[in-house]
Amino acid sequence: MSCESDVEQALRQSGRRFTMQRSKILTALRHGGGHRTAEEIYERVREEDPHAGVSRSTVYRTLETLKQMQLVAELGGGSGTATFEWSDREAPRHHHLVCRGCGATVEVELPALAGIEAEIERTTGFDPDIRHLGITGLCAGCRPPEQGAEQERRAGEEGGA
Amino acid sequence: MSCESDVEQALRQSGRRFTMQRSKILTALRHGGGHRTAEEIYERVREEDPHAGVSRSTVYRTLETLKQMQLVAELGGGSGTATFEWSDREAPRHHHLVCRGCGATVEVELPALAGIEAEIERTTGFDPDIRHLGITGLCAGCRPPEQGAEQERRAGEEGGA
DNA sequence: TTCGCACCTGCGAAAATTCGCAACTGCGCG
DNA sequence: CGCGCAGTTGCGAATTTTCGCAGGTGCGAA
Repeated sequence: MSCESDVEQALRQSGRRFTMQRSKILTALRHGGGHRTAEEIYERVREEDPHAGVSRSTVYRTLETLKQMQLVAELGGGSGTATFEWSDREAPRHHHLVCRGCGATVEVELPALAGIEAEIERTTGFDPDIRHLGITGLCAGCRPPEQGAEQERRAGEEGGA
Repeated sequence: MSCESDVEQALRQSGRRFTMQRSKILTALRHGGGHRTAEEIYERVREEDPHAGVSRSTVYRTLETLKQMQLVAELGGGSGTATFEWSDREAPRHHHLVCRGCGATVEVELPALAGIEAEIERTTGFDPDIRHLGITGLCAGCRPPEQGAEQERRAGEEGGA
């Protein structure tokens, strides 16, 4: 059930190491669910254990590593600050829809993408991470009403859901 | 054929303005094709016309605006520096595959995605920008050989394709 | 258990990107 | 053709991210 040990396994298997810092970051990332920024993770780690020398650099580097291993997903989402989300390896394939109007994110299941995955692989030999595709677009609320009113440009901006 | 005037139209229609700076940035972005970083665009603009006061901020802001209008696509691509690509509104729907191993990007056509687009819309009321989906994954060269050798982790890193 | 090789980490500095604010300036209106 | 509103811009400062280097330290091998 996706305990530390699982991640440890994954890290080992790809020739990486399972260090105390990574463990801490991992914990901070998972407990508390939802999306969080690098800074939040950094602070949370220091908070839980001020003695653990985990530098900002390490947080970023670890996040980068986990991202490559598909253990976390990065959501460009908001403005100016990337947010990360813990994503279980076994988790169902859900996808993120990020509204470019208000920045809100919605999650949907798109089983049909499995087919696309196969097509990409067949066509380009590329093995796509369909798992956590980030799709941008306009949410129902930010969509311009059919035609006419051309005032939708920054419907939400801050408020966002 | 996607001349300035088209962009001008698009800008106007969404209540934005077509300023000299935007025109310059636009030109810099399109002539020279390929992907370029914000910094490159900035320099290119100054180069062509040192008198045109186009600040770095403006480049970023314009890029952000154009991105929202789907006139340019941002590719997280490389390491540490985002790159942008001019994307014609009428352009055929091509998609970017970004290898998370070596950072190389490939473009493919995935007509099947049109179906997904409809599905998303039907399911969530979200109007997705399927047009320029950025898909990450492992390119043929970076994929681990079936099983066994667990040494693929940073196949390319620098060299890239 | 010890040894050695990479991989990791911290730190501080550099690079990239965003922000706030006051001044400008398109563009529609009268 | 001038007026005024609201979108834009520049600058510099704040923030966020990345980098280079030297030292620390898992982890497999002996």
